[in-house]
Amino acid sequence: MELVPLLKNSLLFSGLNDADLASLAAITVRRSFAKGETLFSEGDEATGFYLLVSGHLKLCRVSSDGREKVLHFVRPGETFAEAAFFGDGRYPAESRALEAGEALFLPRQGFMNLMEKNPQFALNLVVSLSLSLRRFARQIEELTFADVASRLASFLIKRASEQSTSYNGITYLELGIKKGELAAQLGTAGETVSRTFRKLKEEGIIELDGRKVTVLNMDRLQQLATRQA
Amino acid sequence: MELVPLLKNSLLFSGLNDADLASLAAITVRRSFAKGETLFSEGDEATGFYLLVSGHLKLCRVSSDGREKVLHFVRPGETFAEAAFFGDGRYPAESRALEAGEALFLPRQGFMNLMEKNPQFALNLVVSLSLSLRRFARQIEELTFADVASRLASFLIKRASEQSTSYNGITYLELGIKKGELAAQLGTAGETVSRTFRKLKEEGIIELDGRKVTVLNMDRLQQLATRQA
DNA sequence: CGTCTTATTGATGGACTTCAATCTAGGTGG
DNA sequence: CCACCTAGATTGAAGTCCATCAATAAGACG
Repeated sequence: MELVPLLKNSLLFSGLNDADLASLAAITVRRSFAKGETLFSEGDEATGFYLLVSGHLKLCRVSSDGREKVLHFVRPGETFAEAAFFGDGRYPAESRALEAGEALFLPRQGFMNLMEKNPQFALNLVVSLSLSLRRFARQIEELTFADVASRLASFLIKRASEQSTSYNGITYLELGIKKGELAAQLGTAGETVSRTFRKLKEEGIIELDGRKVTVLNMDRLQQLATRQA
Repeated sequence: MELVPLLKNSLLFSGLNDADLASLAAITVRRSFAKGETLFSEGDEATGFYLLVSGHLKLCRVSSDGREKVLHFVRPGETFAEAAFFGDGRYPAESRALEAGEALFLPRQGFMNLMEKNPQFALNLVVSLSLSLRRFARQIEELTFADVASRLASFLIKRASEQSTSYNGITYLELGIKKGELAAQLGTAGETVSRTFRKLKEEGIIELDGRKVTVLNMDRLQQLATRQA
């Protein structure tokens, strides 16, 4: 597949004309990866950032005893590690593949040159960084104030807003990730996620079958999500 | 005082020549504030960002029942709320003054114009956003993995690296904020901070007198900070 | 010197982690 | 086709950390 249409998929490169996209394509390096592969680790020297074309990735911080907190799941069309090479030149998190796929690598120096020539590149990057910052601020708030039930409810609602089908006020959605990964994103243990799901079932708010979730009472789920422990 | 030298204080505007600074000064609005004043609240429409000249501010998220988590303390020379007006146009946190002072307001539209004309503005902003992102990633990690003792130790070490005097391996530092504010930054309750300080005293790691801290055993403090509960 | 805010301390309960055992589902090879 | 294997998920029991409530103590300040 041609590069330019792939680049267009990203929010980060919207609003660019064909000439800009061509100069972007000129510095782009394609990189495919296998399931389970680590693209980069926390602390690695950051020589550029990425745009995910296909597959599924997570960005996470890993504690010294091996537990991990997922900062963000990356889906095709999203850029990631944009923050990386402007601070101290090291990646602040680890990137690991949940499903095999392909990413486009945008080298630091080349992209810097583009930004100097065309402010639109920099403006888009600023927008993208702002969005990440907002997401992180929200995560910090949730970790500080909200209990696991509330965070799980928030997750389900977000997931429903991304992809779900509704019928008669009942919403069907897929988790899209293993429950262990979900736990790592919520900042808790897998066991706790199990127990919390069970509580939601017992209260008649959801049904659960594997990774398939049926939301029976969206109102109460919303209440849970906003109620701050 | 003249505007231009004030602007120069900020990392964000380093590397700008006099002409750039002049055009920046042209769009800058001065705003002074009293102790306890709220410059903006979470969700307010964001029409620009700020550079703190004097005084002391905190940026925080407030839960529905009034508890707050301090995301960051802002000191003179720092910019804040840069993330604000590039996302959905709302401030993602609340800004409240701990000490009276003055800030420079950089309006959105004016700054956008500058960025379009001169990429250096945008590049600096990208760097600044990246640093915030890195800080947030670290906070998320700490909230997820580290207990209060570890987070407090990290805080003391950071504080020591900013401002302290050392003699014979013993380090003297000032908290610089009330313990209640410290608790809000660590994401815990004031009572827990008290108890954790006491534990550190009982173990002979620190001495405490009001806001003055004496670190007797920096090694063990480091261990506490890195050990991920 | 009283008043108001901030800090400390004790007691209690709840939420979550951890360890360990069991259960389930999906994939593989005999 | 089915038994087996393994990774993931669930459940139970025990213990830890922390929040909360309530009461006291200590500073700050007019």
